[in-house]
Amino acid sequence: MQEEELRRGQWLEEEDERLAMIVAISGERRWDALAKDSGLKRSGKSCRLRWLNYLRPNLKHGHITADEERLIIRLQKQFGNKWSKIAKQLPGRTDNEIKNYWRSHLRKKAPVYEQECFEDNTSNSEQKSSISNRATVLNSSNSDDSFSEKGDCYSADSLANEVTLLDGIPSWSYEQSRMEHHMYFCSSNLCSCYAPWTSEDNN
DNA sequence: AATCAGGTCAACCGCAAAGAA
DNA sequence: GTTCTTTGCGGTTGACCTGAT
Repeated sequence: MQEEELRRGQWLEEEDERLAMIVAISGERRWDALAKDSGLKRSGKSCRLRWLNYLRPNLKHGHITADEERLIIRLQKQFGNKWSKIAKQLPGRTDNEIKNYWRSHLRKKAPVYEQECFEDNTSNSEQKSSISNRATVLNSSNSDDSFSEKGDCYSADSLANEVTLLDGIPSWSYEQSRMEHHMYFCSSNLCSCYAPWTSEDNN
């Protein structure tokens, strides 16, 4: 049988529509067969990628929030370049998107943040113990247990690191509704505020 | 206005693992 | 147990965009 020339490069709108339709009918499997059946001059692999990274329902596109950013940094530190694993913790985001975001935004930022963290840690051990307490609360309040492996409680170090990382993210919104500016940890040029500690947190 | 450099992101490639025959 | 096919993953590429000169 004559090998048909496969299209490459950017997808056209009508190709997207056709692919979405055929996936709705056939389901997300047998991509080679699906690609042939669809009449698209695309490889199964290409169809699969397009579907997973762009057409799949409930995908978020663009603007990665500060919440997501800090989660990516933390998970990358925890798992390394296991993008699919990291992506599972960020609903609506694809491994490809996270990988790209890491390479273009965070890879450069992370060492700077870590350095700041190191400097901050060495001068703020009291804050660290307070953060350690908070780490436990953050973990227990996270209803999605896929978020952390069993028994994964963030160390004071990693949490202190995390808080410091956030200092570099102006639009940080993590639990913003619950947070207030905390005077104890706000210095003139490097604000390290996080949620004020309350008796409620200890329950 | 032209061009160059650096950044971004969608798509491709190659490999390995998983599953089917 | 072996071979073939399919799927999933991470790294890389290349087109496009934007800002600086």
